[in-house]
Amino acid sequence: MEKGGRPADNSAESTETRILKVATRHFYDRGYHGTTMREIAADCGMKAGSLYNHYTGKEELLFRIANDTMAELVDGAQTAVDQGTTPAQRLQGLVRQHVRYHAVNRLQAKVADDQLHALSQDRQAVVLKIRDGYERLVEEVIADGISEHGWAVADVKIVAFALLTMCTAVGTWFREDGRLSADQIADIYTDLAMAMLQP
Amino acid sequence: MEKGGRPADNSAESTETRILKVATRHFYDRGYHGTTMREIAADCGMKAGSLYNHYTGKEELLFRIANDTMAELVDGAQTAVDQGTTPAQRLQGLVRQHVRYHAVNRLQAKVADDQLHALSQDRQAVVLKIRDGYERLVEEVIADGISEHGWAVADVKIVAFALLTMCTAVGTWFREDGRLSADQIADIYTDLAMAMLQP
DNA sequence: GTCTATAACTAGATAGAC
DNA sequence: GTCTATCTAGTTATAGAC
Repeated sequence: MEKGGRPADNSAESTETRILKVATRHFYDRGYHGTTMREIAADCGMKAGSLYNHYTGKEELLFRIANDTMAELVDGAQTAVDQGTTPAQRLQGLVRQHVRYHAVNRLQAKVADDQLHALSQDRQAVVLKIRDGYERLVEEVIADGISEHGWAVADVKIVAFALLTMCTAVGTWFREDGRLSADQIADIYTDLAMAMLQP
Repeated sequence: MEKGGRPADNSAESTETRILKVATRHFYDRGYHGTTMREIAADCGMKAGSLYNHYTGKEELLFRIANDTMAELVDGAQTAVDQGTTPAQRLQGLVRQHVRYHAVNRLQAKVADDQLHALSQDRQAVVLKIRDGYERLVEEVIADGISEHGWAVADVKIVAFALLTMCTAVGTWFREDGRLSADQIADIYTDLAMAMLQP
């Protein structure tokens, strides 16, 4: 499978990264408050006290997951927008990347979406600010499509929300061993998105 | 406001109903595991121990919320299907009722969707079975639209999910004091839904 | 960097007086 | 049907040995 010269040494994954992955799975399955540090530690092959050598506490784990996820989403979206030359191309790129990300990284995406209430106000605000910027990016592309292509949009904000939440929800039912791949689903969703906008 | 001869006696609301409403608000804000019986009791004007005169425990509160919500959704959907005479009418009725319900009852709808993991396996299965029936109802209407109207649907299951999750998400951003009413939003969403299906 | 032990606290649920 | 008091268990986080 490996193409490069680098050995497939999975143990190279840092302890910090492994803890985040395990915490993500637990927060996804049982929620932030339903997960204990003991359970996370056990799945990492250590005791609860040892986790505090890597993170200051449970809340920092959630913050890192949510913050990293949002940052990755914005990065991908900005790339998609930069690569498109027309509003249609940019929107298709946005939808494709959003659907693919929420399918491939469905655990962390759902945790980042649903568990924000468990963060302190300050940390919550940091994550929400990134998310607001993301939504504005989508709204701008839709607004461009209206003025340049005459897209039929009853309300930019509502349609942007409808579009994004439809794509976000892919993460709630997508399964890695399911009937369709993330790419196939992204194809269907880009078509649905364009159908929602055609005059 | 009251039209009938019955007095507007809000205290007629039973203690059981009030407890459920308060619990719904808390489960929505902080999640099931993030909510304590003491908090629910305080908002009901009683002490934690008193709650157990009305419900056997915390989990029963969540089960009642989730089960009642799903039952109401299925009822509304069945009515919408029965009242339509064509697949297009039935689908529009389904979308309208689904959007309206998730806007008007957004707290309980979100709790019923997001907190199922906290239920025992048996109780979870009860709720999921109702939800499965609901989804099949939508898939059938879409299948009818394909054969009778030639709707353009790449994949019935995927499009049914896309449609339903898009409408469900209205509950995550709808606000009672927002710019648009639940009915106005339902109008926009029925149009979006039909646009997604047109050949 | 992991362990054991423990501090300090909070949870759901119950018993029995009123 | 509500109260107070309490039980039992489990929580995050820390301290200090190794």
